[in-house]
Amino acid sequence: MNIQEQMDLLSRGTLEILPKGGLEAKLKIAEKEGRPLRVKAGFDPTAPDLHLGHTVLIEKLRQFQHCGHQVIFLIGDFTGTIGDPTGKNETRPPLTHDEVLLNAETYKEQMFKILDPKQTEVRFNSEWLGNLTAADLIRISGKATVARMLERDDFEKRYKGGQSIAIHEFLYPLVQGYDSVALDADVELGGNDQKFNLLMGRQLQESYGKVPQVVLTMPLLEGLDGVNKMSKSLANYVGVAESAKEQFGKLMSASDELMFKYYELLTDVDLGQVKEMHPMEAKKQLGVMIVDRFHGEGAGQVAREGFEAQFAKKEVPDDVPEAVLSAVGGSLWVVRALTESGLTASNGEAIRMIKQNALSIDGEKIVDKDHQLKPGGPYLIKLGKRKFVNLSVE
RNA sequence: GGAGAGGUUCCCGAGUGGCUAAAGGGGGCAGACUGUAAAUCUGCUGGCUACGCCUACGUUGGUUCGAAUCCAACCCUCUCCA
Repeated sequence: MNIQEQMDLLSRGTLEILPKGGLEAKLKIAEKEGRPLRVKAGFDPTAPDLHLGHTVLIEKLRQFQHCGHQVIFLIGDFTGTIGDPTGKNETRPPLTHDEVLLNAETYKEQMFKILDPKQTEVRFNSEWLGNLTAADLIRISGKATVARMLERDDFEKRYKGGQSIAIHEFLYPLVQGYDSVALDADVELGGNDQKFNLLMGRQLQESYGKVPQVVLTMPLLEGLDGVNKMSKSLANYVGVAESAKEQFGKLMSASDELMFKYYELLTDVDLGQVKEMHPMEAKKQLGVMIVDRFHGEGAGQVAREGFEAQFAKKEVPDDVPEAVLSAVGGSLWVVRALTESGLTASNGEAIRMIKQNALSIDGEKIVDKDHQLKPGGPYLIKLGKRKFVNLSVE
């Protein structure tokens, strides 16, 4: 791939490339020296599962690999046990090293669904950070100044507002930046919230007599609500480890606007082409691509057909769970049946659902909350659009 | 160490003695509509085979016929000063 083609692909969806023109210069050097660029991205293994938000960076790494470059997947096992407090209202509880390593294992497994192992170097930053002495740390601290730290937006606001800044908040960008020194990174990728730390990497490399890395920031992926960034605690995420059916369904619930952002940040499909398509079709294709990525070629098409059958044609899915319940005094109250089969959380909720016209049994709407089921079946119970159970009554 | 503010149902947030299972918003769910599990509109949103009973307003006690609302102690959170 020539340099212009690489630039087109690599700058897709990026928020900033610093310094301007830096990436192009790096690509030229790599070509001249006949070596791949060393592209680093760090991940804090603070949660056990990756979601699509994390894969924005991984997708970008894949694009670098596609251009023939070397990717360094850096696992922040050392920094993860401290917990980056910056910019957070609440201090994250620090994890133990074992927890971090366990999370790191699942990260590796999940990210290799996207990245090519041959062009990937997996590293842990405890490798070098864990061996630093107090003297080493103080020496590193000497490379940065308080004034420089206070340039960071968040620090400046808090400092002027008379709010507290813990000392180790200053150290965090330093040790993270030191990773780039240790790894000889040419390029570092990160979310927009990491910009300060990434730039600190440049500064440290320079003061260690190395060529500073180019910094490339990506926007934070919005969650399915289209408002907040994707995160597990906001329940607006699509998990990498989720089932094909769930992933497809969740993606289908995204608004059209959000779909374009997902296309931009998660795929390399030409955006002009996406806009030509019918939005529904475009969204389905996106779903197929994402599901294929995590569940293997073909899984996306299966998920798509399942979705179309269930919601467009209103057919019954083929994986309806079975349940067997006992009749009480010769029959079974529907309300009880719904609750005991797990479709509703309480009898009260079941009654509400029935009043709202949400229940059908064997295709017939049931509006009577006192409806009784006779022993036999199996009855096909459908509650709302997506809850099904095949119920037999003994 | 000192001075204030506050802890309400999934979340935010009203309520300052009975009319309060607790306004309003968000979220969630359902129905209609739709290319859609988008948008929009409407409704529902503690438990119990229930026109009644039970559990809920940081914790534990107290005042009262009656408390989320008043009193006491305790726990926790936040802000300001040092």
